[in-house]
Amino acid sequence: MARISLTFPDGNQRSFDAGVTPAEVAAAISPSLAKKAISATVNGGHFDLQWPITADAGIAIHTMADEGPALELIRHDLAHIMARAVQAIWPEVKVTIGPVVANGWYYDFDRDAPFTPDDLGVIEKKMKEIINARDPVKTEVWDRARAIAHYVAKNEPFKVELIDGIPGDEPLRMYWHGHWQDLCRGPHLQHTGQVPADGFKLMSIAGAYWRGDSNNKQLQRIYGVAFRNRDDLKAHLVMLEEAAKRDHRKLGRDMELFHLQEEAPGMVFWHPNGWTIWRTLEEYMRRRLRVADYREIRTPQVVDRVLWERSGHWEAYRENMFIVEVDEEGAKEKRINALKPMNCPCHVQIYNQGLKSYRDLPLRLAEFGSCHRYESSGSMHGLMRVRGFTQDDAHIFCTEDQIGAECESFIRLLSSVYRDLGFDGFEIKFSTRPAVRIGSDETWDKVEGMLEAAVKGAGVPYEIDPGEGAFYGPKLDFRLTDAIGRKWQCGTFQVDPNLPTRLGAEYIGVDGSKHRPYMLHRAILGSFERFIGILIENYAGRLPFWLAPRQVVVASIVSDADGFVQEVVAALKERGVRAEADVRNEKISYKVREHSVGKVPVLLAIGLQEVENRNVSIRRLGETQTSVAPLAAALDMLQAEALAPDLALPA
RNA sequence: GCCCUCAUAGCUCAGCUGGUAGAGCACCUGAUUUGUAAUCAGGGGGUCGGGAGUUCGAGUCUCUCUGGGGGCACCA
Repeated sequence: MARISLTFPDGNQRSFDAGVTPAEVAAAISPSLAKKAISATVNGGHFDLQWPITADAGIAIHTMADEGPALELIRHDLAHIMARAVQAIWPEVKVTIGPVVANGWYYDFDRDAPFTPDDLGVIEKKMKEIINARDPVKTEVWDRARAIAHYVAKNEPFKVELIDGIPGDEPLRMYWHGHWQDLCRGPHLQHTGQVPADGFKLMSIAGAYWRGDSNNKQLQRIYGVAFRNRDDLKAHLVMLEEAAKRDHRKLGRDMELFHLQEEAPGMVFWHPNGWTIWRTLEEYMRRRLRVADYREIRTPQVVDRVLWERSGHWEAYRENMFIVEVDEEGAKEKRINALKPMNCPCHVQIYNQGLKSYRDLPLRLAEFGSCHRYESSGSMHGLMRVRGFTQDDAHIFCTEDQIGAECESFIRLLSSVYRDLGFDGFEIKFSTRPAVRIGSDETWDKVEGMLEAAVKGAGVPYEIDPGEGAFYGPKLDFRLTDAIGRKWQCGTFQVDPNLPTRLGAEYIGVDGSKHRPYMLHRAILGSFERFIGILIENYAGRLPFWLAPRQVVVASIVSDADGFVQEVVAALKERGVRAEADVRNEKISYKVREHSVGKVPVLLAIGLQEVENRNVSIRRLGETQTSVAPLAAALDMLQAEALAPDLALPA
């Protein structure tokens, strides 16, 4: 097959098979530019080329931005360079795969002895040698037999397995970095010297299962980050430090919000400040739900296994349940109960009390439901993943015809709540039918269609997550991002025709006969624990006034002002503002510092001037300027600010 | 659950190759009455996450348990 050579903006030349497509060329330049480049080609201008390219014309490619080798290429080459370095140091190590990820790359190795943190420095040093050698990168296309024979001879079983998984008609590319080679789809840079030797850093070692399956062997993964130069790398490391400062686990301690301890792993001890945030959030949610025609209920924590057997949890979810054994008087055997891991079966019990009519639907039952799940020890993470948590749960019992409207109004409610809580951006995943599922394809078609129409109707962007739906129905997941970019599912909306059947929910239809209702599982915050964790990080602890656990500190400057301080505090409390006095014998600068660290949004300083004029000096968190206002005006202002967004008067 | 890693006063951390613990902040007491991010002085506080072992002797080495952190798997 004819080969053509293209010259890229950074001076690199790369050869392609004749007939190369714009997408392939764009991808070789930079995946991040690829989309722009492709559309630019369609729209004309940026690619001054005729497609498809069929002859080697020594063509120069121009992109919209000439920014040197793309980061994706740098990172990908670093993955190869690292693997080469590792095998140079420890020839017995077996290689597997090493993809580019956010900010860098990783590579999974198989080696009996564990890598140690000290090894990272050794590997880095070797990598720099390889980079400085400016070894050429070359590509070859091999046939399968040769590739397999090669890897069998080199005793690289993982590579053989990879080749077995590649469709027979796909060309197998081998990339050479100097004398070291790796099976790879490419593309790559021209020589190792194009990688900035001071722009990368190996970050950590982790265990990772081969092909992401915990039944497979666990490999050792080394993560690295890479940027174009040392400054960019440094900026990234500084960013990580800054992110660590807003970690909810650190702020939770600094702000005295909560703590966790050994005797109750995954269960939160909420302190007065943290519990104030919780109650404020709960009261807000309760008002929002009431307006949206939900009816609040409360169901038991400890429920007999019989119900869990009926619901299917005993069979499918038992590993994650806390079991409670009780010695009942006179009973021969212990009675087995479980702490509820979910609220749904209990909600159906309330629905089932009394005969329901189609006129009762949709029936929306809401509970701030405390749940316990025995999460695996390695998965717990501060407030984000715990074993005891409270969901803002609700189940909507409705007819098939009502699903679409319920979904649409739910998304509207959720968007509005998130906006009130400071999240303009969130991610929606629309999870469609999984391979293993129940229900007919016709039903799935119908329900998926309704969900998608509802998302579209709400005018919010979403992505499709094919095959990730629950076995009983499609779902929408609403995700928010924490301080260091990890995404956490908060809201959810799931369509479930299954549980009503198992637990015998029904209603009398217009036709006078019994019908099965649909059950919609939905949550907005997801859990109070996780959502508060995300709130703390999103605001870096500087919560909006209405949510701040400590809203106002009134601080005396001299002890002769103490009386007026107490008067101001009392007046604020009377107006529903969370206020406290600080009349300690300390300098005002000391108090300012301490309450700034404690993230108190408003500090009122009272000295002799304020006492005399009956006004207050106002300092807001994060500002160095102070302003002076008459007491009455300040009280009005703070009272108005203390109102939750749903209660605030229009400006 | 798995891999790596960590565990010293309330917090942040020091403690070299083993010889029975230190600092800053916080806390308490006293002085200071101070104008917007840390006033000064004094004092109390830990047996080094739990258990076992090696050793004349362990915070310091080994094993084990528990918990945390970074990942992987899991998140119905």
